[in-house]
Amino acid sequence: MAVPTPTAAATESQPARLPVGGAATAAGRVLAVLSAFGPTHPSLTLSEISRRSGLTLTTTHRLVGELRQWGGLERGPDGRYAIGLRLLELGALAPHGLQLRELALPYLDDLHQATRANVHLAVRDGADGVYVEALRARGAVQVLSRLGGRWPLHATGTGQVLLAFADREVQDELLQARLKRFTPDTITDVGELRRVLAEVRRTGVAIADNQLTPDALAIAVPVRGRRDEVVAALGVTVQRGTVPSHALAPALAATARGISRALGSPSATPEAGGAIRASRTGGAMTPRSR
Amino acid sequence: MAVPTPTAAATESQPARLPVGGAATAAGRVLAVLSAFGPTHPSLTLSEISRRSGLTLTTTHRLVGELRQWGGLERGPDGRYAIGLRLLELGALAPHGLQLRELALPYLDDLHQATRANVHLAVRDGADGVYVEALRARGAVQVLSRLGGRWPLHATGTGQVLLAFADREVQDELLQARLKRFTPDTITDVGELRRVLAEVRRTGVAIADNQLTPDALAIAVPVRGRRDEVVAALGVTVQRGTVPSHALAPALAATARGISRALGSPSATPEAGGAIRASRTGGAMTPRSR
DNA sequence: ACGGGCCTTCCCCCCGGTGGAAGCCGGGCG
DNA sequence: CGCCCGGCTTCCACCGGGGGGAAGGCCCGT
Repeated sequence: MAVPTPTAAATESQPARLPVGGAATAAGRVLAVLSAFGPTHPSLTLSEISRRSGLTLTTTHRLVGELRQWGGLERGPDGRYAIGLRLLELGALAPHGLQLRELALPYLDDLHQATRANVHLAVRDGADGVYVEALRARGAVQVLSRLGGRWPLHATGTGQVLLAFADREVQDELLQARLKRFTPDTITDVGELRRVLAEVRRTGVAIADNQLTPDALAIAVPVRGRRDEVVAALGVTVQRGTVPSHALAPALAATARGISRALGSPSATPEAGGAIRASRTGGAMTPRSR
Repeated sequence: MAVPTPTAAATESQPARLPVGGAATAAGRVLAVLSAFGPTHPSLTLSEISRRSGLTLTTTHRLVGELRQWGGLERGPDGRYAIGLRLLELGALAPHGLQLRELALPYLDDLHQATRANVHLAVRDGADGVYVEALRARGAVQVLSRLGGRWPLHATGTGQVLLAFADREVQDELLQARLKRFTPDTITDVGELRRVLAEVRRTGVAIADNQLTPDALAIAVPVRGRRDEVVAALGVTVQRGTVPSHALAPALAATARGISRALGSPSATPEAGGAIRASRTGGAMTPRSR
């Protein structure tokens, strides 16, 4: 807890940062080995793991051996190590992760089919948003959206939604850190970000224009859970200029509402709930049973 | 204490009560904690983890603490622990896992849309098949198909494909173990399984009728990689009797071929490739444009 | 043949991990 | 109200597993 956040170093993308910092404990060493892997380094040799984790070759060798035996790592025909299926299996159990995804997938699918856009479902983890699902549009290969992908909250549509509805405490902490720039238009000014977040709260929609990826336009809305708290953000990303930003909002809102209802959100359930926000996007979508 | 280990018999000798998984090593203990979680136990209290892993409460407490700090576990508002997003993130890096999935998803999606059936993509891990993707049909909630799900090879369509094309060594080993029965029709006789596998190799299609789930019919075909080796199996599952089994095969084959081509399989690539196995499943399938 | 990566094995010393025990909280019950 | 009980947290002294230096094997490219 006292530690800044578990995600402190996680926002990096390219460079090979070493978590050398605190592998003093035995368990920490195991985790250091695992941490050596990442989106930019999905497969490593033993010595690479050793270097990246800051552990002795010998230690690395033994730990990797144990992990392999367990199924957490596997060794390809080329001798390189990679993440094993056992970890995929475990990861699938994450409650805010693939559990949520499981339930939401049909809805996301509809949205994807209807809009032909990149569709994301993201949850917050520390100062980052993690994609719990990412459906890519056929043509435009926007490589940044992978399942399991992790991006700073301020620079994505889904992230802005998650941040806007996060606890005050979380917001304040993030607003003190330096906001990393990805494009010329990325919001890096704290004041501006505050204004944007207020707007997101007011309208219930985030519009991130050219924030993370050049020439991309992202639109996102909140997804709510049992106690009407925001548990995830649903977003689509399209090429700038191809679609007027407000054209996608209704479909997004309808889909988010569907998911929220499936999650048991009061405000999305007609009968019970506060009857708020009646049905701006009535009909249109096939009513989902269950 | 006095964990009720099944090894009771030898009374007076050394206690020899090692942690359940045989995790005498420190790393092993970390993994034992993780192993306590599973599809049937996605969230646990501290003491539950302790009991299920066979570790002391103290040790469990500390390890869980470290894992939590790292992001591998998270603690819900109810105080129970669950798998954290960090593990989802890692699991997504599995090369035979979500990497493969990423590439295949569009194809699977098409197949799903076209057939409205449960669609699975599975890879082999030991004697099990692991679902790398599972798209559920709208109506029939067949709960057994979850992403990350793990099932014995002999009892699923995709499993039979994976087994049929696995190394001889792998086959032999599995054919010696007892084959678990799931339904009255599950193949549990080794001889019969051999015949089935031979047939799968001959035709390139596995048809699993009422094997794992009562009243379910599964059809699966292989997906091939760079060196034409079978890297995964693609399958659909439908309610028995609703569709003639051969009706789905062409669509399946076409989809599998598309994925194989995307993976660089020679036999699925018209121009290049050694013209080996020309096209036993010729024509009939819509070529995918890209 | 030589040098340099990379991987694997061996072994002794030391330090971090372990687990017993005791303290804390909260809730159920008599 | 006081007791007990189950779950969680903290503390501490002992000891056995882990760390890492070092050496050996393999396979490159020079």
